[in-house]
Amino acid sequence: MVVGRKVLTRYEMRARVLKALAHPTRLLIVDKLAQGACSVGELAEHTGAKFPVVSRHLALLKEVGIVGCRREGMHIFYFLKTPCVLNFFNCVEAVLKATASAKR
Amino acid sequence: MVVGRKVLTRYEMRARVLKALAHPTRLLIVDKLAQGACSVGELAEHTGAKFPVVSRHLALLKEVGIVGCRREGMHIFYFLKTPCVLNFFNCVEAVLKATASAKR
DNA sequence: TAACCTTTTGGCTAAATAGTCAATTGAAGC
DNA sequence: GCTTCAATTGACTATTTAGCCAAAAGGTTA
Repeated sequence: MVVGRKVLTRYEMRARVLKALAHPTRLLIVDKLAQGACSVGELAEHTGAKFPVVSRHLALLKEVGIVGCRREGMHIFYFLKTPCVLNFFNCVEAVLKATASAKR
Repeated sequence: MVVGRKVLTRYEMRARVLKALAHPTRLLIVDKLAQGACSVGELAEHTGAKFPVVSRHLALLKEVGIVGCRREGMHIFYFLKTPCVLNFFNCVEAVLKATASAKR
């Protein structure tokens, strides 16, 4: 994988995918898309974020391959390309639970 | 969950866990710990990163509950507390594969 | 307690991320 | 060809993250 001029190692590539998910708004977007494709406007409304912000988040998610998009009439619909990312949440919740109990 | 003075939403908490994983060196550390507990020194050698850097990465992973540690003699051994994070990689690889083929 | 070894922390600089508004692009429909 | 509406991009500022070295801390062992 090449980003800019840099050749990325396997671990750098994996980190990039995880980093794309590691933002509350982007997680909210992914959760929403799990229920079906949405336009940028719908996502902006659902997340409460501004239009350009959502657009940038989507560009990032698309860049790493988590979402895809297609135009339909006046809107561009984004959709989840790799729904397996939804499986992460079970484990993330397990981590959070472990943290909550075992904090010192 | 409280960080600093801020109360975090569920999505912010999840993002924090994912962000803790979203770094090549930390992924390498997690992979290594999957094979058994290690001291900071061992991890520094294995990753090629400097001591203080590894120490900070470990502090971060510990903070969110992904790893734990115990002292044994002169060394402090870190271990994976929630091995389910290893399951992420299958999906991450799937995302990368999808990206590689479907790039435009 | 003193010397020693491993690990963490302080204090800094550089780089990456996130958000803002304004301006631009691009397809749709008149 | 214009106008319009949805979406993206530019240019900027503020915040966060990452790494570095030196210094300190926390335990061990003599």
